[in-house]
Amino acid sequence: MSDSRGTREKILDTAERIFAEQGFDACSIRALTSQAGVNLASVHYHFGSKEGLIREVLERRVSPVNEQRLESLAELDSAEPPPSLETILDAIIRPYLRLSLDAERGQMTRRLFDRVVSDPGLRPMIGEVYKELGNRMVSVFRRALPELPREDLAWRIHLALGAIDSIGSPDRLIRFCSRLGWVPSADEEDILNRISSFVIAGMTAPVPPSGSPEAEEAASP
Amino acid sequence: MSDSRGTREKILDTAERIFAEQGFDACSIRALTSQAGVNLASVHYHFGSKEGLIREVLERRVSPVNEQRLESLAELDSAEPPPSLETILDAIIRPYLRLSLDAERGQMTRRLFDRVVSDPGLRPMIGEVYKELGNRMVSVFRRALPELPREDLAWRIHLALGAIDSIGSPDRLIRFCSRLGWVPSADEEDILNRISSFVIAGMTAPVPPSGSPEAEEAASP
DNA sequence: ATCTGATTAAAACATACGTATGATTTCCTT
DNA sequence: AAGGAAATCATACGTATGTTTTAATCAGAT
Repeated sequence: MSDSRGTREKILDTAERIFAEQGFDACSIRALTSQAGVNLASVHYHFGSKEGLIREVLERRVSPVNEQRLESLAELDSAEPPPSLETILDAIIRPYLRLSLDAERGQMTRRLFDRVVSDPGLRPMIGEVYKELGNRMVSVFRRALPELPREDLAWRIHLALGAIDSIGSPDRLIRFCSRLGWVPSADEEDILNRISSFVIAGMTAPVPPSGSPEAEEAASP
Repeated sequence: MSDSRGTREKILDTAERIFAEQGFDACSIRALTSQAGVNLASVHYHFGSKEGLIREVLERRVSPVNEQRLESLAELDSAEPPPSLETILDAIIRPYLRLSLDAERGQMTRRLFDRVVSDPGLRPMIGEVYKELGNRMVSVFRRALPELPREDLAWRIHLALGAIDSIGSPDRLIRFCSRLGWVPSADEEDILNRISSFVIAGMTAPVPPSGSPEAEEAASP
């Protein structure tokens, strides 16, 4: 082979960049191969199809984060005594945050995550990992918050993940900071502390006195 | 005119549905006009281009929500004494939540919002409103949390909006609930209370004792 | 009834895309 | 050094897309 490994990785790197910048659809194989300096047909040769390429790009960056989360949470789930919220949130937040802060690929990886969760055609591709991850989260958080009613638990995990996903939109944070004449710190521990303390406060908030405790049972939205 | 108003609105309604279901790119003008029962060329006649159509679809559903938020926040910003966090969050959450709970168009409108914030090519299209909205939020929250350091304020608004955006992913909530043998309520006040109490707790959490209060000042991420 | 401007209809255009093919080169094994 | 597999290349194919054009149709004012 002349440069097989090189070509393959040139394609993956370039695809990752353009995918993150412009989305999967907007990136044509022609533009991709042109920018990567490889032949048009090599995508087909190495990945079978454009979807195959997308799959591998995601596999390379997105999957490891969730697998790392999964591994840590599995450990915590069988730890005795039950771990603290802080420990659990660390396991969830840190892998993504670390990747996100990587100077080289941080921004594009974040956008890649964004696209994965927002592209409806891609959901089934990663659904398996997220399903397992969701089960584990419920189990771990339930042990950490045993006295929280189940519906509140589900809601608060949901809201916590929403806040955590904010890592993926640093532009918004930067805008808020700049309005206040500030520039956000990029220190991993600092960011993790800020997110963690916000989420812990939210998850441990007193259960609001719902008007009629169990009276209403409406249909799902 | 034979049915001008009818054709225009048939296009808008059908486009909105397919856009929300499959995304802007995946919806071809041919599929759209075919399903709407109108002629292929009418999209160009009424909207000039596909992008013009997208613009109007968004204008019709997304803009009103943010304009309503903007209006309420402007009032609250000049209210004396400064309004409570609960009042502010109500102004931000309720317009979106109400639209989201609409039985007819809730789901598709949520997905439409999702797409707007995640599609990089669409950001400039709505940037103006979001910029104004951001300014107003900072101003209002600052009056409600006068003792919170500015960088913490920015972070917490950021995290609060992340949690609030969870409204847009009810599938995730439903999955968490079903794992716990529950079905989420769809009562507007109930949902608003849950989100609001989570966010209020997060925003009013004690400021974490940052290791070295002002020592580090890293670059932006 | 007729003219006029606005709308709809049908067809064609130009282009960009993902994919496939067959020849050619490169590299490793023998 | 030669043979053969692996990789790269230039090119073509078929299709789907957004857009444009030209003609037909309609409603209401004159």
